[in-house]
Amino acid sequence: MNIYDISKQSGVSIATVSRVLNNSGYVSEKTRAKVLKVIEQNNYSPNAFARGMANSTMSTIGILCSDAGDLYQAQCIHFLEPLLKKKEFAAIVSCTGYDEKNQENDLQLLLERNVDALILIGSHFISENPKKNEYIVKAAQRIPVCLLNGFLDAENVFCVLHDDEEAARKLTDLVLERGSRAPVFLFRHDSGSTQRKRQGFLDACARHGVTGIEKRVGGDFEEIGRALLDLLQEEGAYDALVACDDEIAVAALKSCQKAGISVPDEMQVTGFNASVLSRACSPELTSYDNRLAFMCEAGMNAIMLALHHEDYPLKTTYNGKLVERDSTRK
Amino acid sequence: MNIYDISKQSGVSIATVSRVLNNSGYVSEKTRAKVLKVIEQNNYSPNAFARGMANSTMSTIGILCSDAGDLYQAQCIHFLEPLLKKKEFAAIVSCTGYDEKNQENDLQLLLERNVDALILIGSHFISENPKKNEYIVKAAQRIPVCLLNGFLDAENVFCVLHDDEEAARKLTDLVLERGSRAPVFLFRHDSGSTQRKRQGFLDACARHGVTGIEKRVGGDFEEIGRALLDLLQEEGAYDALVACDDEIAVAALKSCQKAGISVPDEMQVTGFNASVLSRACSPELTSYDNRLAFMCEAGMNAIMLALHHEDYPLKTTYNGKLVERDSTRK
DNA sequence: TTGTAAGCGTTATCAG
DNA sequence: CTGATAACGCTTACAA
Repeated sequence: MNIYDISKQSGVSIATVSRVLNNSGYVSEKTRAKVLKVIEQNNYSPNAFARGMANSTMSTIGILCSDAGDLYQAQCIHFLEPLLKKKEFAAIVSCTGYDEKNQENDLQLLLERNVDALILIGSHFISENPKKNEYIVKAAQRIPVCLLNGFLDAENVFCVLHDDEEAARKLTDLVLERGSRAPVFLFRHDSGSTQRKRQGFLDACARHGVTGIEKRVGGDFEEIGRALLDLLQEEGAYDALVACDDEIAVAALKSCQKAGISVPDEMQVTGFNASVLSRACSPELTSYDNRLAFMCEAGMNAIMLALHHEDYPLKTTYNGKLVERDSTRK
Repeated sequence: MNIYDISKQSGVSIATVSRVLNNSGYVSEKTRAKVLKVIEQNNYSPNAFARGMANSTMSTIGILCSDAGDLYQAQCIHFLEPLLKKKEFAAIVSCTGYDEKNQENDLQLLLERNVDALILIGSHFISENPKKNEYIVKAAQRIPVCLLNGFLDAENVFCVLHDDEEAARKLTDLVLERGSRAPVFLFRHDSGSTQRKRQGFLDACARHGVTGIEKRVGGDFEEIGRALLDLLQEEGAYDALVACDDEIAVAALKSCQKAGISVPDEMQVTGFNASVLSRACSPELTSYDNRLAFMCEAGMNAIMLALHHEDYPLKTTYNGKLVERDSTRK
């Protein structure tokens, strides 16, 4: 069943059928009704590929993420897709993992599918080394690119960033104000977001005249736990753990429990993202709500405006809010 | 840049370029090299829409989920997408929410985009009322449909199911063997999976000669918590909570703590899915690992074989494994 | 081994 | 208001 069949059955030309289909041009109410009826009867829907070809778009957006199973990224997809759908776009999701080669390759695959725009979730796609970001800059020469919580200064690359630096500063301020004197910054990957958080952490430390140290903890939940247990046992001097995400923070929390260190009395712990994880543990985590829903909406707006060649700032930073719970002192 | 440009530049016909592009038909090594060079130089890649039109496929799979932010579903996407990509398929993800109308509508949208197959995550898409599943049966008349952890007996619908009934039975057996006499089955939505779990729960109860009751707890983390607190306070008689997923179980755990009921001594609690949540709480949850990675792989295989018109069972059930941790007695 | 040409199902221009 | 028809960029008989 194609447009010719419909045109024959309704006794009009395919041009008219097309007009009805797209609400374009002038069609008398009478013929419109006639055509619609035939369309209905056959529940015909136009071939998407042919349409894509004629319009040179299929209204799809590529969403690139390193790991769709990650709470943070999964939330983003969860917020983004319905927003896109409302604008008649479909979301092609691609999970790259953390390997740079895959990231570039997967992006290329999306381009080859002629997506209308790209959304990259997280700062893992951006490297310190500008050379390595070149492929993103190039992609942006073809279609709008949106970075959610990542930053790259280039034409047609729209960045929406949560103010991670301020967030980390506030969290660190909190634990310091509540008496900590030897805080540790815990991170996993050294992404842009991590760097901003580190900066905020160090700022707060400097401001309070304490020396914060940092510790990288890698791998899965288990491994993080082990690394932290090592940290805690190697020296009893630390009294606060400022983690880059809730998962690390929870692992930290549990390591404290194992090591017989009470939270928050002997050790304050803070997370990031205010995810369901921060509610699952005991004591519940003081964390930072980075308002992913807002971020996704802003990113989607940027993309939509860019697609209509309207103006939008290349960089938007917004702030989240501190969620104080029971892993920090009162 | 299109196939004509390439053909001109390399002094061959478009047919030959196409052959090179697709490794089809006979092309002399010499011309192949020549063409490839031109392709390379222009880093040309064929127009996906035109290809789609000529082949009547763009190698895309539609993934339908109710909520991509849900841990379970996010994990599925995380496992599925890379598998599909390896087979040269792209994944169009659509999040329907829990409203039936949307579910059907979103599925229709995917069909209109000419996806080659559909994967539905979770049992929320299947209704008790066969009428309401009609749209899935119809979809399956056009393309293969795979249900991950959902069941529908219809042509071309491939179901991969974790044996939730056995799982629930084992979890319930465990708490009963460890001394519980008044267990409660906690669920959220009344999906197929829930029903199978309930069956397992009731089975185990019957076998042990105890009467299990069930309780529906709705909404988000907070609400679940409140509902459970009510349950616990209304009557002190219960001594085990068998929850349909880890989130409910964690909420239950915390409600116990709030109510001053010790876990597992006074109250045993079990979860489902062995997600990161089950590790985050204290005590860590006894839960059931439903091997999502395996399920996704099986589902993908079903789809791939169906696409090649090869045979695959319409229903596959596999079992997971019990993960005993600290929310049940020893 | 290569080329010609038909066909895929739309949209959009231009004439009526 | 409606209809012919070119164009979109590819694949694939069929011919050479």
